[in-house]
Amino acid sequence: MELNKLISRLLKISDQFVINDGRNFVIILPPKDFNFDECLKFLARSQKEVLHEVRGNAFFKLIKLSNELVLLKVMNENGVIRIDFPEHKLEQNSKLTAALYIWNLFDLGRDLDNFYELGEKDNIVKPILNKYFGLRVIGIPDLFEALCWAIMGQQINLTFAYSLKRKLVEKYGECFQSKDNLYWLFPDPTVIAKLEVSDLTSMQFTSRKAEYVIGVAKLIADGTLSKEKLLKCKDYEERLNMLLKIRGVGNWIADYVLMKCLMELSAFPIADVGIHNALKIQLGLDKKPSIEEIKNLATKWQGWEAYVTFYLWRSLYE
DNA sequence: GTCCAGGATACTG
DNA sequence: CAGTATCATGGA
Repeated sequence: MELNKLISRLLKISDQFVINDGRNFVIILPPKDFNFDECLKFLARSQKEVLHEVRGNAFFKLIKLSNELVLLKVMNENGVIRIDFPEHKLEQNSKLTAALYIWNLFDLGRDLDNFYELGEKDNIVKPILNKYFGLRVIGIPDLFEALCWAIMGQQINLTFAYSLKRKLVEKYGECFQSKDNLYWLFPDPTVIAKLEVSDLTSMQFTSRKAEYVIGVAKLIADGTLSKEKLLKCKDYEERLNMLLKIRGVGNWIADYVLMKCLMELSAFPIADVGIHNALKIQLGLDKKPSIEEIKNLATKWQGWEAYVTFYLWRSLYE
């Protein structure tokens, strides 16, 4: 069926979202510079990922909508993003909420014109911008998940980090079964807050990491820390400082979380070895650049550090 | 066997 | 206050 014909039969809720009257899906009209397949490659970067699945040309994600677990199937259909609900019959408001979730996950509201302009003038950004054109920063909307994922990833290879995450999620997260597949939600902080350090060391966390994760869970569970509070801060500095007060959170995690959870454009986890390796390759160096050298390069990236970082990470695989 | 992974903290001189 | 040890495991 022709796309225009299809859309004409849909109820248009806003400029971005189209919701079908009768059928069980919702369509997002992404900006024209968005490339779903590029984002899919990022999502498929690890076979060990437990919190979503890429199968064929679709991306499956379990989310919680008004206390109900809902499975999303997200795919590209003739240049628009289509979200199916394979196991649920949803009200329009729930469909809209799911669409907003995906909208924010892919940072679709962002106008990237200034980033492209920057790319024209920068020899490092230009080639990766062209090569992965259409890629957007893909977020981790849940603050607790973003913090835990970063803590788990400290100073270990990503394979092992994924293994730690899988164990945590499969033991303490909620689960939904569809056909022969299980889909998981990241554990709730109120659950993790009640754990002992030994509950996590028994699944190969270091005792340090176990303390950090439980500590963060407690802060979020008792309301001391929340995404809302971070969003209310007046600027980047204030948000950074709020995160740096947390035990286990250093500069790398603070910037990582601002970038991936709050979609902060100026966030730049400069200590990240992934950035170091990507720059080494991009610049053809025989060793990784120093922090000072990177700071120097990054003066040209002001305001778009998060996007440069994400494109550099993308350059590390496939 | 050695070295390094998407670091952060506690300890030491 | 800057250096250094420590964490725990897997893959190259």
